[in-house]
Amino acid sequence: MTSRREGDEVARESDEVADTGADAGTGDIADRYEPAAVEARWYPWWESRGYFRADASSAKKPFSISMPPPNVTGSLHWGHGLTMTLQDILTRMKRMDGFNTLWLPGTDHASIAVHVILERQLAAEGKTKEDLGRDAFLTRAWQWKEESGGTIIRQLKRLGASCDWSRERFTMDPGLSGSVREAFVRLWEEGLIYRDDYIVNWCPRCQTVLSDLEVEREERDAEFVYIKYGPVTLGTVRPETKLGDTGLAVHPKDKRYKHLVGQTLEVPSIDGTISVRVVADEAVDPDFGTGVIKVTPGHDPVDFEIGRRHGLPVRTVIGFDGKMTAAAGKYAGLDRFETRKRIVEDMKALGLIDHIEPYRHAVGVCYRCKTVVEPLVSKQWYVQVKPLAQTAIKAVREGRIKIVPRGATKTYYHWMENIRPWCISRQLWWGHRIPAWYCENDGSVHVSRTDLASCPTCGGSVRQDPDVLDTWFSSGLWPFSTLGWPDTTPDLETFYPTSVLVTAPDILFFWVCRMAMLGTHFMRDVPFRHVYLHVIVRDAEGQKMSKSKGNVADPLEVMGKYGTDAFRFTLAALAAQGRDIRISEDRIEGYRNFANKLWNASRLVLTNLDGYVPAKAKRTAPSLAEQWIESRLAVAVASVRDHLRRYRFNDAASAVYQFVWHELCDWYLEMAKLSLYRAATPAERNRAQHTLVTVLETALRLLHPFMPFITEEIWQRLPHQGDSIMIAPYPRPRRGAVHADAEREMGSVMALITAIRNIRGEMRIAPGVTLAATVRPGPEHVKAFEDAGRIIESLARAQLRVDAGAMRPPNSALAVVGASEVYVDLTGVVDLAAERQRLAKEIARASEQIAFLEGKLARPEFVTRAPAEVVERERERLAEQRGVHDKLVASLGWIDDGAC
RNA sequence: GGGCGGAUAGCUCAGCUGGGAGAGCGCAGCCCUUACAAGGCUGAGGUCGCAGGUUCGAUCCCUGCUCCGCCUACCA
Repeated sequence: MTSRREGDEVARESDEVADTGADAGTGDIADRYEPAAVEARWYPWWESRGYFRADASSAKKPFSISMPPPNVTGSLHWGHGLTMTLQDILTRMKRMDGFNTLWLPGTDHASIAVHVILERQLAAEGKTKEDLGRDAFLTRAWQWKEESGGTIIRQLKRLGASCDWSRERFTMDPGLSGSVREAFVRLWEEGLIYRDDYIVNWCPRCQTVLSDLEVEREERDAEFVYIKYGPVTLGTVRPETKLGDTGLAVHPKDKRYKHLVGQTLEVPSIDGTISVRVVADEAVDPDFGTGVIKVTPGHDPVDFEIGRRHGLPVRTVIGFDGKMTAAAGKYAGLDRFETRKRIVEDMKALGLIDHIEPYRHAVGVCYRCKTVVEPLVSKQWYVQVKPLAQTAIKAVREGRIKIVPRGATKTYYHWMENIRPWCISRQLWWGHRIPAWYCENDGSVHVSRTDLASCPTCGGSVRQDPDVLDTWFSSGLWPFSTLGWPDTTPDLETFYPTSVLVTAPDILFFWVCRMAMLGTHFMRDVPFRHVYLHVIVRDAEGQKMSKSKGNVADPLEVMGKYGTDAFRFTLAALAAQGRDIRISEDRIEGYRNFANKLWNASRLVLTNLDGYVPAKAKRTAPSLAEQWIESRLAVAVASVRDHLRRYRFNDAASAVYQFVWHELCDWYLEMAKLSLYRAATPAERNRAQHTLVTVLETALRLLHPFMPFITEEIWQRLPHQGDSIMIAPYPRPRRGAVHADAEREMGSVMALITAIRNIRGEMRIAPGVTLAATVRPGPEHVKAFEDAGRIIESLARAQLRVDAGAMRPPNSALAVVGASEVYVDLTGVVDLAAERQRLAKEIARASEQIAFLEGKLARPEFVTRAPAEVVERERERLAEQRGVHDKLVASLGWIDDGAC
């Protein structure tokens, strides 16, 4: 039944490389767990044996996850650590549970992020990307990708991520580029992609347009400048745009300015006058400022809309470089912010400034380089996402996509319902080039699946649109482009829709919504059945972890210091739903200690297996302690499964932690030692060995998704079935394994042991002293205390006499466990005055409880309206408290007598 | 401006459908007991943000308030 050959082979091989105390075999195991060598050993072995690979032709039920592709620029940070750990836990759990499991990995080309990095590099060499030219820049970008793209992959492997590397994808590999082109062309054919002259968010540093989502808001101090504007005065924070004004706007119901609406005013300005038409528009807030706004359709999104509604001309005075254009007259060529200062000075000189107020407001900045975004009108490519959003909303409403936690659903609806056209062209080089060609002869536009060399209509020469697509366009196709779409591949048929998307809530709109839209549109089925949005990792001060802020301990260092398993377990244990998590080294250290605890528990088992014959064990009935630990294990198994099913990773981690440490180690191992070291019969020892092995082996399987390395290491040394723990079955609660009787009886035994230890502690009796204790068991405890007599004696360090007719001897302390009493002989070991004080305190506490319960039970409405079992429970508690109280009073009296 | 979330032990946080307040770390005392001092045993410590309401009963549900976060937005 045991098969240890494979593990031993690997262990031998790795030992030559990594020097460690953790030798294979059971004879000599280090008393501290050394993770480094263990971790290095197993991953390559798992991979080489193909355990990570999914099989499209398998008859098993599929379970699939598309890994949110990290950027090729990336190094593993805490956020990756968390998200990848959670995905790996689900993947490993489902794989063990018999699913045909695919976790598909990959990386993202991250066009704008790569541009920022490369342009910074070039700047250091005193060059610009234009100096290089497009082709050379792309060569360099590919080089960068080849060099740094592997980093994150290596780090994922170190984390233990059990992805199917044979299916690894990159958003710009040939297959995915094909998917992108197909998607673009189809949307064009469906009339959902179009070009438009529209006001866009322009980053003058990146020299590209940005989508609304790529603009971040930053609070800045500014001046609110009140300008005299002909017959009116109005306030603005952007006086430099006055040069581009083509209108004034007021609210339609604003009586103050009604007489002006429709007029064209010649307003005195810097160079002579400017001509503006006054319009009435709902967008104006009559209560803000003076209730009049200047309309600059060329440089403000609101003004652009107003201008469109009223036919005001667009006048562009700021260029793509952030400098004033020729249309700005004497300011031409000047930086936009410099112009702002100058124009205010100039207007002051001309007496055009009424007054200036300080003003704090939010300005839009580029999410990559933080440059203030300039709204500009230009021709861009758009997706009309409204109809796609409708189907995506429906998918969630009908429950075909379930978002966890629930709260995010509302955010999803809100964004989707108010969605605006998606600007998808970017004036960048690194990315998927827009598959559109312009005929230089007749000016026609052609969107094509294949590259065009000449105009399909007139045969004239064509040039391709120079722009590339928003990175998120390809990301939005990820769940099906990675599986071979648009071809109908076996992978696509088997693994789509994916089972769950695990990601952070900050890319809900960027990514999750886009996938939901594009997935439902192209595949006519949801891209994922569940979306689990996990928390965001922050540092101890609550700051978002970010390398640029330098507030992060490098997760790779932490993994090295405490071990990958401890790192993973910490992240899982902190991943509660709802609140962001703060990482702290103390916590990781705690779980490192947990790994060590498990290691040492295993050491105890492994070093006591001599003579173990599994087949014989089944002929011996389990003891009370054995029934108890088996029952607790079954409860833990059910609990972990249930929590994982609901994505409650922290609860799952806590359940397995509590079981291993506080039930298995703290109690059962101590009890089992008696059967190992001082067994009454060989059968008793053999049975204990059997219980230890099976319980530990099951616990390891239960823990494996969280701590893959240490569990494999120990499992291989234990008797086991199969080649690797990672393909062994995930534990299921065995039918009939929960013994309510055993749990209740062991509960009493444990309470008795704690009570005796308590007396020892309270009375400062040295741990080495063996106490003499007499137990008068209550009727329901007779059997338990008989059965577990030796356990009680050993764990409480007492000589025990169980006697149903026992009377309390003189000079004894009393402890009450339900209907049972235990008398501990105090002769010569106790300070009776202190004991008296303690008793007095406890009597007071008991009286308080009694008064509280009596008050509760005396209220008629409680007795009549509360559920019967609640009332009954309170009655029992009251009776119990009265008993305790009386016993304590008796004890106090007894001590008085004894002291006199 | 709109939306969402949080306020529970010294610290960091659990507490899922209302019915005896929990964990980890830290702290105090005792112990190197032949798996583990990265450990064991025992213990102290909480008006569950404030004020109302619903209920027999509220940390949990409702209302208001205070203080923190986060997301989102075309108040120039």
